[in-house]
Amino acid sequence: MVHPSAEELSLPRVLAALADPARLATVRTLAHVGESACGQIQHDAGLEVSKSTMSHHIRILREAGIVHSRVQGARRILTLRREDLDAAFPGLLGAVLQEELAQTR
Amino acid sequence: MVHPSAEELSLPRVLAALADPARLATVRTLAHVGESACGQIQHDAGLEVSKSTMSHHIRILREAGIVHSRVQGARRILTLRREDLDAAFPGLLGAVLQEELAQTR
DNA sequence: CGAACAGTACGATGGTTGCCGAACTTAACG
DNA sequence: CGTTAAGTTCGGCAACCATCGTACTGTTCG
Repeated sequence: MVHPSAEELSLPRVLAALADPARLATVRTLAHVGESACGQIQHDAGLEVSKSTMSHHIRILREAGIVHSRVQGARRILTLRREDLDAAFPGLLGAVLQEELAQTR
Repeated sequence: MVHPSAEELSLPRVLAALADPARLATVRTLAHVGESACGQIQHDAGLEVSKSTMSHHIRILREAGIVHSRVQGARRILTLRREDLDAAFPGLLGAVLQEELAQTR
């Protein structure tokens, strides 16, 4: 399970990961609920995609360093890597999460 | 020449436009020099791509609403749409520009 | 006018990405 | 132990994208 270290975070990569509506919704949901399993997030975010597609998106988020995944029983619990992101790119996460009203299209 | 209005700005689209290293470098350079023509920016940013590729990147930035382009003689003068971006996604531009030291890879 | 310059538009190409279903793994449950 | 549940991995497919060269439009300058 690949997790880039805090120093390895790349801005283009993070931006690319956040640029997909499904992944953006995932990150926003995660920011709300704190931490949660993949399937739960998919449900909470209202994402209508297949399991494999969801898994793919999670992988992109994880490999960009946006999300941390730990195994708990049969589930993968996801958490937002707030500290690492804020340290590397101050204000970025806040800017992306902040606006609940803005266009997501 | 397509320029989305301030209300039409889409976060995923803006993020996708900024997610490319060449375009990120373009935006950063533009933020420094204030306003400038395409070729000059390409030179200042140290981008080694063809004219057509540069033109393509500019188009992506323009159609995402990040950059404004006006004709002045034979040149297209580019400017950052700071106000519009700050209004739509407060803090985003600052977060992306702020860190001069961070990884761009 | 003609040459050089600044960009755009077009078409091609190779690489990437989003999506899915099917097969697999590991864990929980009866 | 068999079944269901939660995810991952893989192969494939269609769409998109970064890149380029060439051809084109409009501008400046000699």
